[in-house]
Amino acid sequence: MDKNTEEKMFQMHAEVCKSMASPTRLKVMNLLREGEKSVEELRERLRLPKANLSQHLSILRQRRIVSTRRSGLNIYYKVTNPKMIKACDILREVLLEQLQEGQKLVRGITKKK
Amino acid sequence: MDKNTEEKMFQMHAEVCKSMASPTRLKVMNLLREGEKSVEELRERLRLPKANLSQHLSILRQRRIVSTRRSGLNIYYKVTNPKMIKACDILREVLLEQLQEGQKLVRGITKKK
DNA sequence: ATAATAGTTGCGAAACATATAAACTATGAA
DNA sequence: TTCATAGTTTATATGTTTCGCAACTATTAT
Repeated sequence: MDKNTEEKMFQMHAEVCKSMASPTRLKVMNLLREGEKSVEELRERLRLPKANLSQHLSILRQRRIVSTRRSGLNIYYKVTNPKMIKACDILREVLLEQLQEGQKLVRGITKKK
Repeated sequence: MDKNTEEKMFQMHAEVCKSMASPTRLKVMNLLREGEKSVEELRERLRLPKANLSQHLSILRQRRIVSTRRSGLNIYYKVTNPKMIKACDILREVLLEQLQEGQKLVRGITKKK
């Protein structure tokens, strides 16, 4: 891979990370893991103003993290590439380990009392 | 996992993504993939002002994405958990696929001329 | 103690992201 | 055509991130 493409990859990678750098957008992706959902369904589950949700969805769309399909009045969203979910899962594993490390520390301290 | 922990996980996850949402920080992680490196080594490779590099490193440290060890004058950085690298690799795979899709489209168009 | 090297931290300005509200578009039904 | 529903877009106020610069700390050598 040439140096220019490398540079572009780092930029794109950062953009993707930016798109996932919001609890709301991660929740959206987590809901879409079960399968495609309309904006209305997402709005009900997340209890967000639809304008705000729409903006978050727009950010995910821009990076092709999600894709859409219209059917009548509804627009259905799905995760474009299941590998995205896989990447999220790995990060969550790391975070769980960290949380458990934290718990261990807490237990260690309380035992000492 | 209880609802409160779930919520915290999404927040932590978003924070981690935020920490990786910068080409510079991704380049740092990519260099550390080869093994631990001093700030000076990173500065040479990335050609950044050291204050700025230090700020980026501080962000990666805060989320425990990297950890440090001092030896004399130097502070050596490494990726804390190799799973972080794995997660990056998966995202890069997705991006490469997307780039190749793009190439295909370009080839399709040029052929038509 | 002083100086040199390696890193970090605090500050301010510019660029960027976010939520809210209001206006807009697209589809389908009466 | 008019209305209702589903969704997007735009404008704006507020908060965050980023960078460069200067000041600071930590370690080692003289």
